[in-house]
Amino acid sequence: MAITIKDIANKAGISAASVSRILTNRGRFSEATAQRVRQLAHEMGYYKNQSAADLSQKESRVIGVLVPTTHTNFADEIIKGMQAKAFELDYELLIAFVETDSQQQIKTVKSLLSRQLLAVVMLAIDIEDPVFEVLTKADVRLLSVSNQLNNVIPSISSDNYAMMHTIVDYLYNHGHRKMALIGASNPDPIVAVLRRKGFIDALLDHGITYNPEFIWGVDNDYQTGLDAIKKFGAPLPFTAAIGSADIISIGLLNGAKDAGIAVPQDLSIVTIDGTELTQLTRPILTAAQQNFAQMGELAIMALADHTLSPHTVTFTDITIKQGGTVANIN
Amino acid sequence: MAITIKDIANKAGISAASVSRILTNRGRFSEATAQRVRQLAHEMGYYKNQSAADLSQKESRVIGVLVPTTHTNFADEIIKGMQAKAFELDYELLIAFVETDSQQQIKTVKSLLSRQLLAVVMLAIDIEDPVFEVLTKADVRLLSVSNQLNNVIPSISSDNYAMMHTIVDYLYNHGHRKMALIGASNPDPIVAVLRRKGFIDALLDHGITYNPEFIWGVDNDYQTGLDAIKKFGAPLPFTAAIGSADIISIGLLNGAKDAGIAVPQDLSIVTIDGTELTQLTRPILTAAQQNFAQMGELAIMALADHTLSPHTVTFTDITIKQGGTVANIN
DNA sequence: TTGAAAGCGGTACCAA
DNA sequence: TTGGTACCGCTTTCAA
Repeated sequence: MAITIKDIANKAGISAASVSRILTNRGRFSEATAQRVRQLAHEMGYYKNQSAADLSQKESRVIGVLVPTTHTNFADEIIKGMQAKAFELDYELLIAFVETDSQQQIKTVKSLLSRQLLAVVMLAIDIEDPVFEVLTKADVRLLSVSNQLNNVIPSISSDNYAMMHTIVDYLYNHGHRKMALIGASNPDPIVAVLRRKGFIDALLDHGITYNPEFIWGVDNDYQTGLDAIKKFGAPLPFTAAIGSADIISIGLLNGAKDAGIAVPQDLSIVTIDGTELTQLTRPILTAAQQNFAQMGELAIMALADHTLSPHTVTFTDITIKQGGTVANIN
Repeated sequence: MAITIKDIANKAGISAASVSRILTNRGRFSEATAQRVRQLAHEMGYYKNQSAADLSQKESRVIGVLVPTTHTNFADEIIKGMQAKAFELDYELLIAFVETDSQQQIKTVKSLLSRQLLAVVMLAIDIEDPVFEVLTKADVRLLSVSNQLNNVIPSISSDNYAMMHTIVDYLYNHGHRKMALIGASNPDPIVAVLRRKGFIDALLDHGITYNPEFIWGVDNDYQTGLDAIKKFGAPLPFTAAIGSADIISIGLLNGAKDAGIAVPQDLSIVTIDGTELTQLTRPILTAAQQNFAQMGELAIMALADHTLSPHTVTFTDITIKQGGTVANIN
């Protein structure tokens, strides 16, 4: 049996209530006894039984985080941001990875919900995911990070629509007129919809009518990048491609290499995300870098503030981070 | 206030005890009432208060997992393995990321220890890490995964010593006589010690006296790989290099590319780990692939079995996964 | 098969 | 500043 507050109380010759007050730093007590109690707690190797504490308190300081295993890449960065702020503001993170297997997903989420949580932060969870329904039915505060959702759930993410303008402008200024968007053709996710719309509108702003064929690729993975090159073949019918995730862009890059297409001379690439992965390629990927750490920090702050309304949408910065995959073809 | 077992009991006109028995599937009850209760629980959106359950039970089914943020790469794969087995055997994982900042580390670990845990699984935590002391002092079962430790803590990992023989033999059979080991020079970690020793002994087995200069590089990161190439310069004094982690090997590969050294013609590379990262390079990295998923599964099984003695050391498979970074120079 | 009641370890209110 | 005490929600023993 582990050491309890009572054990300490006995040894110190005071009541459990006092020990509790001292160790939680709440209410009044004399510094003298406090010293003794803290010393004893340390000596006896006491660890608070958080379950008991949770049970007797109404407000929890635990924030659940749902991470799909398919997106662990940037999720890591968001989690780091959340960790830092959580540490600072004294919240605890309960991280749960969810697989694509929906049965397992639901079980995992249910066990999450069995803890009293302040809120659940969903990383890159979409309306179509089976867990989504479970979450909305349950009586928890929700927050979507990195993914804009409907206006029933507040979200923190990049402004995906505006981001596409930034990217298209950047490419346009480098002389590109024929551009492809790879990996955002999945019809459902709002993010994909926004990116497609942003892409099309941005092209129109420059008087370019978009070619529907150049919006291609459904899945958010490496293979999509490889396949895109295979599909269009050399010479490519466009001069620049926007990869909808770093891993897709790496696929594009390697696919181009395999097909003898030179990057950036024959193909310029801008990747969306800009995680550490982009540094590992040759050339280094030019990226529309999302500020994932900031998303994580804002998520914790928003939850701490209690100021989230269902339709709160918070946007974080995006910046073009120059690499070596965009050629100036003016 | 959330729905409790009592609410259900009231509505069903039975006692809380019965509801508990039914929902946990313990003890005896009639199938008829069980049906009603389950239905009611579902309708009312009931979620068990796990804190209360934990408090009243002695044995916990929660396994804490400590993941250093610096090693998230293969950690992901271990976690997936653990998740799968945990799901199967009905355990819950409580994942905590620990940063390099030791103050934060300790706080995180303490909050982990404040939950009643069945055990704590340490991924790639070393004896030198400040958390290690906290963990060993606390009254929890410990298990180290991916890292062999002393024989006070049981561990599940690859056989790092034998692995080096496999790699050296592989390179030897491809005609290599001058080999370097990059990124395993950190004096402390047992893994690094074993790899160095394995490397040296394996060379000796082939009658090769090792060159101390060729064991180089302390940190487990990308920069170490880049720096290694810079340090030795072109032409390299060895024909093959073993990268002590995928990210190091990618550094080697890119460093070589930057220096005009052709891989594998002028430099062969074998990487240790073989995570998904190895598939993203050109050429694809030849790897001594560790079976991380297996480590994760075994970890859960070992904890479930209760058969771990302090000096249990379990080894998982390693296999050479052929890529395109090793040339045959016979 | 079901119910009453004690208790898990803390917290917080109220009284001393 | 301290202590007594009634909970928090669930599990479990024992009795009905």
